[in-house]
Amino acid sequence: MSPEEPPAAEQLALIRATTRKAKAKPRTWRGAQLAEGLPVARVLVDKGLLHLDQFFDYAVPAAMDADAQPGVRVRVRFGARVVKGRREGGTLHDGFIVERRADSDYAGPLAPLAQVLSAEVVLTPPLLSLCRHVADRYAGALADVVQLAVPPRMARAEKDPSPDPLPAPAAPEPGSWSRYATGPAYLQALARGDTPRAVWLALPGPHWPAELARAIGATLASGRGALAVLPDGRSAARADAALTELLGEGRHVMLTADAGPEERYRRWLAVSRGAVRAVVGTRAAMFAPVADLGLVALWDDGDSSHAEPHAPQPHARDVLLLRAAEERTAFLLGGLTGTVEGAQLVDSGWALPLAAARDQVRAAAPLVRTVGDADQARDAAARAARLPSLAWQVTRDALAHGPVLVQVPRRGYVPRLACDSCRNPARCAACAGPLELRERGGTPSCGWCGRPAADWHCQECGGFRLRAQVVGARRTAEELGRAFPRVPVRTSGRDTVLPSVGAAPALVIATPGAEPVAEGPGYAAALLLDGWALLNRPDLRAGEEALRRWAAASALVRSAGEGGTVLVLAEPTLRPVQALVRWDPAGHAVRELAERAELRFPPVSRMASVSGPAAAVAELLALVRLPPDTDQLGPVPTPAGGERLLLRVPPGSGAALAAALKSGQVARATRGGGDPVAVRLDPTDIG
DNA sequence: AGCACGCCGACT
DNA sequence: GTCGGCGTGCTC
Repeated sequence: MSPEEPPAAEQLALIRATTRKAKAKPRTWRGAQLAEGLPVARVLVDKGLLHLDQFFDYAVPAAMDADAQPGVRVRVRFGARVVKGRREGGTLHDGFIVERRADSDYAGPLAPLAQVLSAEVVLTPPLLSLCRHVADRYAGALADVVQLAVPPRMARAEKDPSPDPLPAPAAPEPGSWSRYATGPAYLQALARGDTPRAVWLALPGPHWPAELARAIGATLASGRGALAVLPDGRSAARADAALTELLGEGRHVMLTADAGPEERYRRWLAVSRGAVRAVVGTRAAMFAPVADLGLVALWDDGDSSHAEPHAPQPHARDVLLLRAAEERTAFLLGGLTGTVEGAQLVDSGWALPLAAARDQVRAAAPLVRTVGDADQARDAAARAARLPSLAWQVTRDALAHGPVLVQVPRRGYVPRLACDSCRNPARCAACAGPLELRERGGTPSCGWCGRPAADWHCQECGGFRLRAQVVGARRTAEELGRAFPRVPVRTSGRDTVLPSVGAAPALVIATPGAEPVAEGPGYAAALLLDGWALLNRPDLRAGEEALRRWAAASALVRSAGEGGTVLVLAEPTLRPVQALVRWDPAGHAVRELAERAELRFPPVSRMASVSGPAAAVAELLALVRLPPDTDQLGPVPTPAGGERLLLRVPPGSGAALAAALKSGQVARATRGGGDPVAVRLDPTDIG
């Protein structure tokens, strides 16, 4: 409180007086004893309504004075009305106190806090500030972001005290970081309290979890905290194990969904209370309130699970970038391959590349061979058995030395069709959507508009035979199993994901992302059978994604020096295939970035998608004052029957675009405005 | 979003 | 004359 402000009691009397003048109604809290010092609590009401994205002031009853601190959870009545001088109705809502104040700038009578749910301070000022920034960045409501950032309360977990914090560990040795030219220097910078920012292309092989752990350990050694976000429970568990091996128990927690809500909240509290300084976890851990954060790390940012599905759909990479800036931390974006966003961080000079020299890459990577369409066409055996003879040969040779990984497309991939003679994708004559075959032997139909295409002919070459490219990959894997009857077949996919397999010869059939780690030196070989399925997705990221998935599988294979071989069934001339063969993910990302820049695609521009009923979209558009350099793309009709509009601005205008859209949304909602419009910033799924 | 109040048509 | 249509407006 500043010295010129009158004491709280006087202020409150002032409120009372002005209110009485305005309404001449008695105070609803008349008779209730209020807190003496700061009788007003500013509350974030947990109601995800955009035009209510503001704080509300409540009176603090004296009995709640001590517990009603900023950051605690409260319950308040909201939406009540005054009837004959009494408050009536109003439903109970959860909320958080964000501030205690001497006075309110609200002229009306303040309702009292209904209840302080717990004295535990969970929405700390830095966490609130982060949530505010994320909400602004995504044109979303603060309450929505807070809901993502603060786990639900589990009373039992709150009762238990958190362990005492351990002293900072000694700085770790560089270990396998020595394989990277600037690796040891990066660790040293972390250990002495600097904030180095790097985009790290990890060498294939099993060392990256230990390397991530050492980066965290180095940060802890500087007396600061560290946070690493990984795309799934399996990779988080690997990082967790590496961290336990490096630092022992007690210096870090793993925040993942599979711990269960109570245990998860217990760990979150240990972080929030400052008892634990290091966190590894999945997406939701990006908000973990690590005290004195020194490093944020993100593993494999191309994985789609880093995009939060709940409103306002923040991406872990963006949240961690915001934290790195706001909390002035070091930054480590790691993966076996990179994304265009990562390449852009390097290109802009914000981060430095952290990559190994060519000789280290050659020492770590497997031999990658390709089988393209032309090879397959020449290969009579392939047509009979649906698998090129090179694949049989590689598998037979490798099974003598260890397990063989077979990467097959995910079940449920609807097979897309192509022209049998020219291989161009088969398109719908009415809407140019991709043709699909829903059932074998059935009539192909359009994946977008659903029209059957009984009399299809190719627009490119006039051919009239269709080719179902994906059908059979899984069956091919089954055939492989029958061909090697003495070799056990293990499968790992959506429902049953194997974390690891032994070093003995086996055929391991896995869908992308579910590949088990092979113990010992790794797989003797990998067959990547899903090239066509991966490369033909109608997605801006199809190439990046194909390379990411192939590299993930290939990194589990032993190095070329140890006889490791990868065979990918895809055209060797395609950019991602070449990048895999040469193991040059950095070059691939740089070329993708250049292409995006040329086409002014994200992330070289910033985009927002606005979708909903046509009238509502038009109304919002008329209401917003877009940045002057906004490009408007569309609107185009959506499958839901509405329209979608893309708005594109240069990189520097992203915040202005978000702010404009948010105020437009608020204005529309306030004017009782009709059908809702969905606004998404940097949507991940625009074709 | 709910849930009020508020000024114009068909019913007891 | 009243019941009630859902068109604006507020919620501490």
